[in-house]
Amino acid sequence: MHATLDELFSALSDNTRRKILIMLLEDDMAVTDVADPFDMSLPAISKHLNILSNAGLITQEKRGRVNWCKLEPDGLRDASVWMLGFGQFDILDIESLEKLIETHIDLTQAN
Amino acid sequence: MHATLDELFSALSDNTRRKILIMLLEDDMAVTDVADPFDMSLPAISKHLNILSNAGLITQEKRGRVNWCKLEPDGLRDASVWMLGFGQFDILDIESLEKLIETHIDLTQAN
DNA sequence: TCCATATTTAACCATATGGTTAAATATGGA
DNA sequence: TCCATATTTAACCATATGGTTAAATATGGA
Repeated sequence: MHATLDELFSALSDNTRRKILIMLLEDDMAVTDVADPFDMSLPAISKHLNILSNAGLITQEKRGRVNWCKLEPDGLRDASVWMLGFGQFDILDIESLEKLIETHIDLTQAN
Repeated sequence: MHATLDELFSALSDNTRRKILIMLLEDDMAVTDVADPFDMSLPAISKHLNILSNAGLITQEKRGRVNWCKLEPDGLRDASVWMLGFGQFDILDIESLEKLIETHIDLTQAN
């Protein structure tokens, strides 16, 4: 099941959650350790982690008592793709994008 | 004054607002025309436009009775930079580009 | 001047969000 | 077995969000 763009952007719209994602960029972490730097209760962090999970931005794996949180960088992809439509690419120029893809395919198949 | 990442991602987390941004990709529009395709009251749209303005994603210019809404593609930059800061995706990644094109085609044919 | 048009403001409402504390649950280890 | 540790669940609360309708405001044009 795919997270919606609503869930994705909404998950990213909170600074605590963005900080958690950045922390997880370093390494997988236990819930308690994720909570440590924040001036906030454990249940609050637990809720944030749930929101990040539902958005597909992290996964959680319970080993023993510990629930390990792991970043899912691919979870950002849909949001990123949506945004790139407005930004650095000239999205209205589909032809050149297709050319770009063809070029890329040529290059990857050349190896 | 710079919009916060909270404001930015929050503004993007609503489908109505994302649709409005896509509409404005085509051309500047009056508030009434922005509201037209939506099954929603004018004041509701007016609020959405305010949120987009505060997030720096659009600007509004009043000429006569008409308030013209204009896309500010640069408003997305900070959010885009934050996401790319994760450095986890390859911009030239084929899948992303293909999705980008599909998304664009879907969006332009949606109306 | 006076009406129509374009838009915002005000007041309201239901639900969502982000936090709290207390209690429950499950596992680890002496 | 029994306590400590890790985490979630439950109940609650204040504020934010996204919508509504009615009224206000401002401009355009006959």
